[in-house]
Amino acid sequence: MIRLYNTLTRKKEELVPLRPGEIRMYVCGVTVYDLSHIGHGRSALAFDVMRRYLRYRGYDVRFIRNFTDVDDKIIKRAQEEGVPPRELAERYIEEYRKDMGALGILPADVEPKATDHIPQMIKLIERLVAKGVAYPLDGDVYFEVKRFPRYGRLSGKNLEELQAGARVEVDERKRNPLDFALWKASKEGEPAWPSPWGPGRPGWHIECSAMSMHYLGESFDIHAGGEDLVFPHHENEIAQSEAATGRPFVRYWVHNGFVNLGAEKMSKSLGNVLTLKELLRHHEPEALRLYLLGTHYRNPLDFSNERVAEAARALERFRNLFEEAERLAAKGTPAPGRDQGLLEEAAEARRRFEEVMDDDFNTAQAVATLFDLAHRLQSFKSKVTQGEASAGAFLLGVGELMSLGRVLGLFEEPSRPSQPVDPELRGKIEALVNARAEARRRRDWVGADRLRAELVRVGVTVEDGPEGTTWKWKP
RNA sequence: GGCGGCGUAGCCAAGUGGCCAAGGCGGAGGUCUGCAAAACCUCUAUUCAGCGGUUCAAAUCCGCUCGCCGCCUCCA
Repeated sequence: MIRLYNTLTRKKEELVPLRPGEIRMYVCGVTVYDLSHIGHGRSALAFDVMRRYLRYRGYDVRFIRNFTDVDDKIIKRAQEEGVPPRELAERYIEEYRKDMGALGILPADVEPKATDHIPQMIKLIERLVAKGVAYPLDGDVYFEVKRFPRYGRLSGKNLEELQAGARVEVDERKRNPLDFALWKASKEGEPAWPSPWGPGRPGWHIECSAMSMHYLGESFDIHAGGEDLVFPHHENEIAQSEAATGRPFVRYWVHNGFVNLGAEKMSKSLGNVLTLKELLRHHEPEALRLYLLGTHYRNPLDFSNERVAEAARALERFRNLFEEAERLAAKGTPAPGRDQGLLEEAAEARRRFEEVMDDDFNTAQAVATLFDLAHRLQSFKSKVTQGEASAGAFLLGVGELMSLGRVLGLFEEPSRPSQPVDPELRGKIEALVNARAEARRRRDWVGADRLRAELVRVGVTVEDGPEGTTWKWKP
């Protein structure tokens, strides 16, 4: 049984899909007017892991993540750069896909763009106007929040409170300051689509309602996004969707916590953004992923380069283990033999992993089970080296560890993805390593150390193990 | 002003009524090794911001105090 925290009820609930065995999930993607930052990465990762886990648990998951490719900021940025908005949006969609791909985030089943779904949006707005819950006004169309009694339920607010605290500049034409735009009349030079209310473009909120319902139906299971979207975005989505269909829109609303920088929210308006591109220049993607998974998705995360570097060191422990396994496997795969309870412990690790992931996707604890198992395997490996335990069992155990890690999208890169080495350099390094091995055979420790020092100068660490000498780039 | 969240070891971070308070990084000692690296073993919070209360039992529930943050406005 999987439990997940539902923002709507403010508690963990058992996940009961609308159709048995099937999960339909929609994630609010990004507005593509700039490069993605670590906050986008965290959000995308959180839901990528949920999706992977649900699939692992046997659900047939239909996963949609949209792009908002028409909006005020895109238009503004495009004007500044003197390019068509569409071109700007396309550029950042490409960048988004590259960055998220680098982080190991899988593409969604469908990645719809708002501009490809204008007819669906217009149709939805028409339904709302026909029902009398939305009203046209000078080429705009607004949703009248008063007509939706449950307005405010998701964010735990009521209309009076919202009005009292409203910092929106009051548009006198609107019936209520909180009424929000479903359709905006276009100004000269802005992207525009024909509509019953004149040329214009969709409001932000209607996009997600129209696209999610188009691909997932009028009621679906999970709708996800950053916690800043709870109000007003998701609140408005519920209002407009349920007002139009008369049916419950979404069963489970899930929201990820923010990435802060030095205890301050990171946002474009504050100008303190850390782009994924920049981060990936300094950190291995997998280390970044492990770092992010170390904090539960709903908690705030104060980003720190030092902590990512720590995660990279922790990752080394897994990689060392996988290398040992590779070396052993290269010698052939022996029968499991005496496993001294190792395989039962691996099975126990899997049970524990599932238990904590079932509980609102607790990746922090899931990662801990991975470390526990890795530790146990290292310990077992020592016995294998001493001939006291079976190499076959060890390899099976390592396989289990890798398989669990992959549920989180870890361990998918080849172990130790060092920079591509130019063959000439590789030849030189190997010559030095061999010369040193030769010196060691002669017990010429001075010569061996001199060669080691030389290798260290070019950034190579040499390791003498029971199965011979290996080298790697110094981390 | 309204709503909500957080405060756990040197650092990061799980845990939300009852096994000795996960795990990572760092640190200390030891084993192995010509040296080194990796790995292994042991240790590293009698205590969970503070103070009261409820309970047989609380980091976990309630109240107050202090500190920090988010949302209420475009925002993952």
